[in-house]
Amino acid sequence: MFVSGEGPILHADLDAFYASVEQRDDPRLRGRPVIVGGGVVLAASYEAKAHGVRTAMGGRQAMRLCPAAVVVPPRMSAYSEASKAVFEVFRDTTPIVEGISIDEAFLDVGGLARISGTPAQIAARLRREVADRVGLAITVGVARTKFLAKVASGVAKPDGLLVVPPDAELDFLHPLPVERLWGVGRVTASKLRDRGITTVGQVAELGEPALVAMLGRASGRHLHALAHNRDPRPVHVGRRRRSMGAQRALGRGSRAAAELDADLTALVDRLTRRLRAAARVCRTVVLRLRFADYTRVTRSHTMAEPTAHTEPILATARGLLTSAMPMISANGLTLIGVTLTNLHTEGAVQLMLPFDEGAVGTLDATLDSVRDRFGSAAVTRAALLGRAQGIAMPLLPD
DNA sequence: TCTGGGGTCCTAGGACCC
DNA sequence: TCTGGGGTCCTAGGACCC
Repeated sequence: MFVSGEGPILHADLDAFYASVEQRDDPRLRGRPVIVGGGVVLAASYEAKAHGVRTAMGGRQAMRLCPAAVVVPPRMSAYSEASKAVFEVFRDTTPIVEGISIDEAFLDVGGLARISGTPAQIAARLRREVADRVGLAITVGVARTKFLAKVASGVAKPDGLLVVPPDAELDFLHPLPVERLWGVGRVTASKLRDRGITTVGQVAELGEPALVAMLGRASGRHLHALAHNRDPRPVHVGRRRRSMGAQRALGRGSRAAAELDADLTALVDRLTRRLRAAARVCRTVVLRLRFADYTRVTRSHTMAEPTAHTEPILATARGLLTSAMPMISANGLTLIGVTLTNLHTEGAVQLMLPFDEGAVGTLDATLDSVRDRFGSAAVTRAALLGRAQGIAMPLLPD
C-alpha cells in the first residue's frame, strides 16, 4: 500500500486534456481555439488560452474574449477512455503510479536507473509513448519531491519536460510567485499579498509561527515546509476515494416540490449505482444546496449502518431536503447535490492505524485477510465491531 | 467574472464517554 | 455535589484542486 519514496518523482500532466482529445478526434479543430463546455468552460485549447480563456470561466465571457472559438459539448466517455490508455503507459513505465485526477499522476522512478536510464530519459520516453500510443501531448516535471515535480510540470507546460536537479531546487523554487505553491489559492494568495509576500522565497524567509498565525495551523505548516521543499510524501499506489457525489445545476425560477424530489431521486439513484459498481458502502449522506445569491449550505446525516441500497440513502436524503425546505423557499434554489461519504469497502472491516504524533489512518480489510494476520479468535470481536457500526476499531496487537 | 461537476483536506463547536 | 482532562464522533462550513 505504502511505498517509500526513493525518488526521483515524475509528475505527468496532460495538456488542456478535454480540448486536446477533441482536437485529436476531429482534425478540423486542430490549430483552432476550442472550448469544451457550454455555460462554463470545462477546458480550453492553448489557442483559446492565448486569448485569455480560462477553465471555470463563464461561457459568455469566454466568447467575448475569443469570438472565433469553437464550442463543443463534453464527451466524458471519450476522455475517460483516453485517460485509461495514458495510465497504461504510466504503468508500463513503473508500477509505482499514483493517479491524482483524470489527467495527472505521480510516478516514482527511483530504482529504475539501471534498466531504464536517467530520469530525464525515462520522462522523455514517457512523453513519446503517450504521443505515439494515445495521440496526446503531456508535460512532465521531474524532481526529488512530489511537490517540486508538480511545480516543475506547471512551469514546463505546454508539451514540455523540466528536470529540477537536487542541487538547484531552491534556486528554481524561490523566485516563483506564491500561487505556484500547492494549496495557495485566491484567499491565501491575497492574505500573503496583504503582507507584501509575493514570492516563494519570501514565504521561506518567514518563520513557521508567523505563517501559522497568518493562515492557521495546517496551512501554515504546510506552506512553510513546501517553501523549503520539504515534502516527504511518498508516491502512494492504490489510494481509494473517500467520497462520491453528484449534483445538478437548476435554472433560476422556483421548482415544485415534486420536481425537486425527482431531481433528488435521480441523483441518489446514480450514486448508489456507482457505489455498488465499486463494491463500496457509505454511512454519511450530505445534501448540498446553492441559492440564487450563490451562497451555499450543506446538511448531513450519518446512518447507523453503512449501505449501498437506494432506499435508506434516498430516505435519508429526503429527510435532509424536508428540513431544508423553509430555507429553499426563502432563497431560491439553483443547485442541488448529494455527496456520499464515510465510504467503506463492502464486506470489509475498517482498521484504525495510529501513527507517530497522533496521526491516524484507516485501512479497509476483508475479514479473511484480517483473520490471516491476527488469528480468528481476535477477529470475531473485530468483525462484530466493524460490521455492526461500520466505524473504526482499535488496532489489534501485532 | 455572474459561475459546472467532480473531488480532497482542515477547522471548530457540541455531544458524549471515561 | 462539584470538578478536570482527554478522546472520538458528528455536523457545518470553507479553501483548494482539476
